[in-house]
Amino acid sequence: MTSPVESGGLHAPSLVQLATDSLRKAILAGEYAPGERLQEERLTERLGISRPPLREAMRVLENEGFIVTQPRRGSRVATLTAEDVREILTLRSALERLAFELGVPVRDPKVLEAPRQAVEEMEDCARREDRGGLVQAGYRFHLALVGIAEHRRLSEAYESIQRQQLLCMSRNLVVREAYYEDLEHHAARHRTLLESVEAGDRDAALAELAAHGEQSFASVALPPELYRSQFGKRD
Amino acid sequence: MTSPVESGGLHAPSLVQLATDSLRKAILAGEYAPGERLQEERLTERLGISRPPLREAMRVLENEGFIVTQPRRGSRVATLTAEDVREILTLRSALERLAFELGVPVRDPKVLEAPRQAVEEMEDCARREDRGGLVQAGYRFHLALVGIAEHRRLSEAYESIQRQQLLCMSRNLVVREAYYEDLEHHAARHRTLLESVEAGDRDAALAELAAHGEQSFASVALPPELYRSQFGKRD
DNA sequence: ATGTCGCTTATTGTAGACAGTAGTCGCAGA
DNA sequence: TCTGCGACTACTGTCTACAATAAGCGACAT
Repeated sequence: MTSPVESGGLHAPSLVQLATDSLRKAILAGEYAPGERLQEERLTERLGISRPPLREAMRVLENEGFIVTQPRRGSRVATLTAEDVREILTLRSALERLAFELGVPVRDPKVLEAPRQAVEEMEDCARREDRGGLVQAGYRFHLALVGIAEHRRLSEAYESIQRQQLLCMSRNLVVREAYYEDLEHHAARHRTLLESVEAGDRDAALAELAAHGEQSFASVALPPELYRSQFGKRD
Repeated sequence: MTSPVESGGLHAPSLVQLATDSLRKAILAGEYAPGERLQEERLTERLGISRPPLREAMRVLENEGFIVTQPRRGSRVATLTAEDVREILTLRSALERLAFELGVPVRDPKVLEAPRQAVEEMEDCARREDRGGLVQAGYRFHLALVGIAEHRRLSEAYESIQRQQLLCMSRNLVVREAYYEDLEHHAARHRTLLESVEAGDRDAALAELAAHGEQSFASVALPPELYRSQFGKRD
């Protein structure tokens, strides 16, 4: 997701960076259950580092919403309620809309290269029925699409919320399957969205985006009872 | 800004929390110049703590955008370019709009108590010509207004970007003066905005908000040359 | 039998010290 | 005089160790 080399410079990644990425990946992979206690000592053993860099990494993940910390009572993997899911989806959608309002029509055609490449990857993955790759490419596509606004803070906020959406999806098998029932169609919708943006038609792009959102996670995951059973309540 | 007691529980604040607040306050107060190097050793002496909690605090401030860190080359106070200011203002405005779209008309009247109280404080401060208090109250008012959406992630994102706007303002004397040329009028505009929200008229509130923004920081700080001279370029 | 007090243990919060790297200054050679 | 190399300095990155607090458990008193 985040490149190992942060923004240009070429440096050996610090243990904090490595620990952050590793932990985030593990949580997204479901290796730690929601609400599970994250004890520093255990994690240092697992990662082979000492506590200070681990603690800094956990601070970062706390800011990103992956873990919650109570002073002197340790940290736990974030537990997502239905309410949290609603928050994530609405905020993500709003940030995407803002990106279009600011960035469409595009001034500098260069910014279109990234989403173009990503959508081609998506189509590749769809043909090969590579579901995992499609998720990755889709992630990059949306991030690149927001990038056309050339708005660093917006992109960062978007990436943060998008990661949290991955967390939702990783915990919701029903949605994960339904979301990708037709891989080709899925990729095609993204292609259409990109074409609207390329055409510089903001309204069309926004409409496409709205339809896009409707068909995706938000509407598939309808029944509230299901949410509660899958995500549980916050302690 | 942030209450010393984090969200309900009553615990002695950790040194990390104290250091974070203290450093943020110092940066906002202009005690550290933009681009100034923040050396860990010096800061530990000043704050009377050791490096681990300080480093965790700096991680937090880095996430919040107050400082930038280059690996093995230390941290510096964030330098804001005109582009940064544009980002902050557009994002802040968009988040406020989203809050209204989600939260107006209000479902639970209780959420109106906080903005009501804040606007009264503003009017108090305006009458007493307490400019500092007015800034504080205005900060709380807008935060409380976003709070009506009852959307935790939105509120957090908003507070973060609002803090950064404070950083802009603290570095721009011209704007700071112009912004508050007529204290009473300033408070009155906020009262009007609140009334639109209370009436449950989303469109009116959004329109009011747009006008509100127009008259504030964004439009006052017009000349781009001035920005550059005041904020400098990013290194 | 139940509630409370105190101890024990595990875990977090903090401190201080060590290691490694980047920047800087000086010197030598061309 | 200028350029390149090398040592020095100062800082960040990391580790180990200590202190303090909270939860768990048992014993005692009521």
